[in-house]
Amino acid sequence: MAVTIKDVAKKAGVNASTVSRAIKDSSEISDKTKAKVRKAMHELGYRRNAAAQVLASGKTNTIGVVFPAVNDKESQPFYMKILSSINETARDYDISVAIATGHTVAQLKKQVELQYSEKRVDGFIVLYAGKSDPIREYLLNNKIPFVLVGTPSDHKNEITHVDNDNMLLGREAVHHLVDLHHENISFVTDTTQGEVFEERYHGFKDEAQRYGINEKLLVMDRDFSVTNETALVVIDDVLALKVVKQLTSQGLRVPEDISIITYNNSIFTTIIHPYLTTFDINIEQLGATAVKKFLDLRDEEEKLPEKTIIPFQLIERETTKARI
Amino acid sequence: MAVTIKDVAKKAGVNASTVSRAIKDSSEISDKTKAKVRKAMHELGYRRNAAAQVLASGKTNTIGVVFPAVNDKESQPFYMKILSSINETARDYDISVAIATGHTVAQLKKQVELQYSEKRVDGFIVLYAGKSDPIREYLLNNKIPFVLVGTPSDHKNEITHVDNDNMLLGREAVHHLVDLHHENISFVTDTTQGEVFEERYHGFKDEAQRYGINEKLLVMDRDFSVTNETALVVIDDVLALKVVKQLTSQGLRVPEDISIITYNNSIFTTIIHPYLTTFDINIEQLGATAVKKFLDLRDEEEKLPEKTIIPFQLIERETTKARI
DNA sequence: CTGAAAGCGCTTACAG
DNA sequence: CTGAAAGCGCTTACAG
Repeated sequence: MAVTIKDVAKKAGVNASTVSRAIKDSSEISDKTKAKVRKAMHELGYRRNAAAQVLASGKTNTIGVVFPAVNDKESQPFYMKILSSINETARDYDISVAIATGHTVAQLKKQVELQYSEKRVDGFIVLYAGKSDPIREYLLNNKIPFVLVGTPSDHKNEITHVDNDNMLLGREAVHHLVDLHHENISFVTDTTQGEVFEERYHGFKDEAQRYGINEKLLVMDRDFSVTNETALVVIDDVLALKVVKQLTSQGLRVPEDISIITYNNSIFTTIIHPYLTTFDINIEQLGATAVKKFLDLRDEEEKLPEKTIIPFQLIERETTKARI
Repeated sequence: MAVTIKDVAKKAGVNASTVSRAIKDSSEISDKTKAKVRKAMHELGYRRNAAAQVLASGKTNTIGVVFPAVNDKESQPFYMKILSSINETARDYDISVAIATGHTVAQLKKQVELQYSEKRVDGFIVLYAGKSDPIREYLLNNKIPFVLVGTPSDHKNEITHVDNDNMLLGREAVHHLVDLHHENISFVTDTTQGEVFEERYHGFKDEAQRYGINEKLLVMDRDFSVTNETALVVIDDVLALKVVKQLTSQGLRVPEDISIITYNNSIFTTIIHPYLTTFDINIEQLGATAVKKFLDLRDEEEKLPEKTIIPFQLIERETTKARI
């Protein structure tokens, strides 16, 4: 059988409770005893039994990661990347990760409820925002600790969340383009829903007006085309790829005739030339911060909800160019 | 506090052990008693405590999913998709999923070892093949149950694995192209490593020779170009995208001048036109089957290793056309 | 078909 | 600073 705390205790000549305390490096235990215990653990190759620890302590030390209930999550590199980041950060804190996925919100909610009620997780990191999500409601109503990656459209003040500053992201795109002497800039999107669109576009518009620049909102469709724009801000990488393709087939050269700047710095930016100039949103840090905030929330009584802003960087590649 | 098996027992007027048996629908228990127990469970809103069950039964009922120790896993939609499929299939069997990720093989191996030795998982599903992987060695040496998605290059006979028939995939591409009257076909790849390349190319070559078709192997690089080919088989979607781009910029039209057929049917096939003709490899079924095979392996004594072949489908889109 | 009891491997007041 | 004991919520031989 596997070696237990009792075996270690016997070998070290102490009580099992002492071993338990020594393992968690309790300040109650003398250094001498700790050393003895550590030696015994080592010699026997002791490994804790996770289930026993959970049962006795009441803490699961695992976080549930909730993916959106849509099929297109597979296509967005964001999710796999943040999952890795969450998992690796969690491991550093000796925390495990469980996942909740589903094709429908109902399925997903069921899995979330089950994970919590069967005491498999201490709480959740939710990887999507959007409006009035039943799962968020459930978590909120039951006072289950969770942190959201993104910006919720409601209950902003009650939800600990971590996100980029999307408004600033909108501003900075304009700022960069203005630096390159562009004066006719449109914002291109394929959706007008959601906080991401709203904030990026808001920032874009605001900054454009501040500079006295011509700006428009273009919604991508089959017969998308531009008029007198010399630069475009595109809401994400995938759409930017389509935009480049469309413009190219209309005889416009990117970036010679028109500059493009976009967001996320996903794999899509560097599959085919011209490689896209884009803002990197630091997914790794989003994930790592979400874990830390979650642990704060779980461990501190009366911890107030807070928003954490993760910085971004402009990655200049081949789709932006100064006007002469 | 949460309601336990004891509370249910009291309410139903039976012993806790009876409740335990009733819950797992043991044939030892009378239907009448089961009904009583179920009623009590329902009224009290009983939920099992996962940790207690694990500790008492010795089964964790969770599978560890091992991702490759590379950074580019984020860019391949395959991983997120198969993870969802594994998670959703597992849930149907009342099984949880844990994940193991890492930037280096050492990190990854450490997490795998920890998960197993701390009894967090019953075994693993490994999402990559490749040659002589230390993690695979570890699992094999310690007789830890695992199934591999893909085809290992060694120990084939000792490892339960699930994969597509890559050789057949190579053949079928040629077959389809020959049906479209193509007679000069090359195979395009960016790597000559790994079972996937070897088998797809092997099948391709074999079938081309069988038909007496001109065939060549082209390795993609900066100055990639074709000579007299009228059709190309490209090893995966992402590379196909690059190939299309390259050919287009050389003045060749796809599919009018040259047909392209590729593999995987990932998101990359339908971002920009021409949409790629591709083989769908049924990732959902790969994942679901991996879970089922894992459970067989875990539960049946002396279960022999086996390979399961998952079927594929040709998805005709815009990059293939008959020669006139 | 059901019950009583021991046990899974930890943690944590309580006592000293 | 350390030990003895109870307990976390299940499962599972054993007995009847």
